[in-house]
Amino acid sequence: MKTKATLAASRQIKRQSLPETLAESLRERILNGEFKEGDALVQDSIAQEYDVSRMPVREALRQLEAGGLVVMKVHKGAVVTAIPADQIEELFDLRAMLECDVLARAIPHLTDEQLAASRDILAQLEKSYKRKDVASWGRLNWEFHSSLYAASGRVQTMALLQGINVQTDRYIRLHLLLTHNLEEAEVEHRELLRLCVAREVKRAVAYLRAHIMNTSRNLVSELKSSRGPATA
Amino acid sequence: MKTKATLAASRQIKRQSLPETLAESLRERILNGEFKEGDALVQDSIAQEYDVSRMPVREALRQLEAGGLVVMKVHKGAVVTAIPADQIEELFDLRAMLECDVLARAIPHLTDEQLAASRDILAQLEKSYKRKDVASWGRLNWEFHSSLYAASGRVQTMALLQGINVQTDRYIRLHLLLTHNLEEAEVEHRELLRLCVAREVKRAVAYLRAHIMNTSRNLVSELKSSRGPATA
DNA sequence: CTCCTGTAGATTGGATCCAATCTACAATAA
DNA sequence: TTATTGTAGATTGGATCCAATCTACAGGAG
Repeated sequence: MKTKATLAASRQIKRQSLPETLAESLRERILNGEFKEGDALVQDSIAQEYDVSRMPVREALRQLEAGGLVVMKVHKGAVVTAIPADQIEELFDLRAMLECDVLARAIPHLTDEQLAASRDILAQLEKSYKRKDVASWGRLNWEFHSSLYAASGRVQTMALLQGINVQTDRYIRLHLLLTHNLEEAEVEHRELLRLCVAREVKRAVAYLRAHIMNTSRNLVSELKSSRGPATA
Repeated sequence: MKTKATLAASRQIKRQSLPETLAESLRERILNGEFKEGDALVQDSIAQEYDVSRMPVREALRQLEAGGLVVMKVHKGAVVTAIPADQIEELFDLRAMLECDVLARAIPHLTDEQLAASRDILAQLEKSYKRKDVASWGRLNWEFHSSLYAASGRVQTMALLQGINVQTDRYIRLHLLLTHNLEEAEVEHRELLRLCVAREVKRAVAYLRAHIMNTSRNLVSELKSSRGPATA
């Protein structure tokens, strides 16, 4: 070390606590559908599974609760939440509104490097399509979208969007394999990237809105039929 | 009991756990400015203050972290977050976008009873103005706004807005007493309610947007001068 | 037979205890 | 003098233990 003792960290490693790690893993399992709507998450079972005590599990569950994936009732424990179809539709409306806003702000600031990175992510995403790897699909899909928005510098909006995406992904994954909207989404992503590269703000935003609302329509109609026409 | 044993609860009492209660109290103390930006929230001190163990305190801190009021670093504890001025501005932009959306949806469904309730809340709000009761101001201000939006039935949007409002309230309270924008806000709230009663959707929405952006402008300019022109 | 009541097992909530880590300061060497 | 190193106190992270509450089922009264 040639510099002073109190120097800014030049390399930072991700040091996440046990609760965070657990929350991540549990979130993934909920998103994968391993834990279904209404399932009870028993603290002791989870603790034994991961070979930890119940304490970090409880904190992890609180984190999931904050993310809206579970609800905790006093002396009754945590259960996986179920979102009504109309609220899922609302979540997509929110995505449309917020994502269009950040995209419009981002495009003027997008660098060629960033666009190249987006292209890379899209390539990975298309690979995961073909492999029917739904798990990595969710992550890559958000990575692709967010890579286009990052240049907006709207950190608060991005934080909100990340939370919303977790919720929508949950339902997208469950029904993605059943439908054949994969190719559709693939085409739409490519066209969206093309419009961003061309810096066509208006068209890109309009296209993004159509893309999101399209996904919404497909999913919600699917949900409403599978859950039964009459609202439970 | 004339009905079956497994009957729907007709009266429900608020049964909140200790962590929730603690989180509520701590949140209020942060919003009041008792805990300032950068302050460390030491688990043991808080536990002793409330005469509980550190365990519920930790869960409460996790909840606050999820709400964005504190950040927890491994083995370093929780510190109150500081939001840069440009991100506060962004939060107001988000409020404008989302609140205008729900207001437009709500107005057609607003009942006379709901409007009467809004009027009551506004009366209380104006009282708290005159008493310089900044603490209850924050709560009542959100209650007034949300009372106008509730009829929209957009629960997800409302949840987001509640979280955003907590963040903005924090900074509004700190600088509200210093400025004389109180009368201004009072007039704006009355006019907003009047437009809702008249079911003037377009005008109400436009007025609301102006109201929010007005608050934003006042606050952000205030913040930027008090924090120093050069970004820290 | 039905409904109420009480009790046992399961599960969560909270407290206490120990280990790991951080921070600050003192001691030492260049 | 200055920078490094070592150590003590403080603080957080995690585990274990006990109390409070819930759930399910068995037993008894009507």
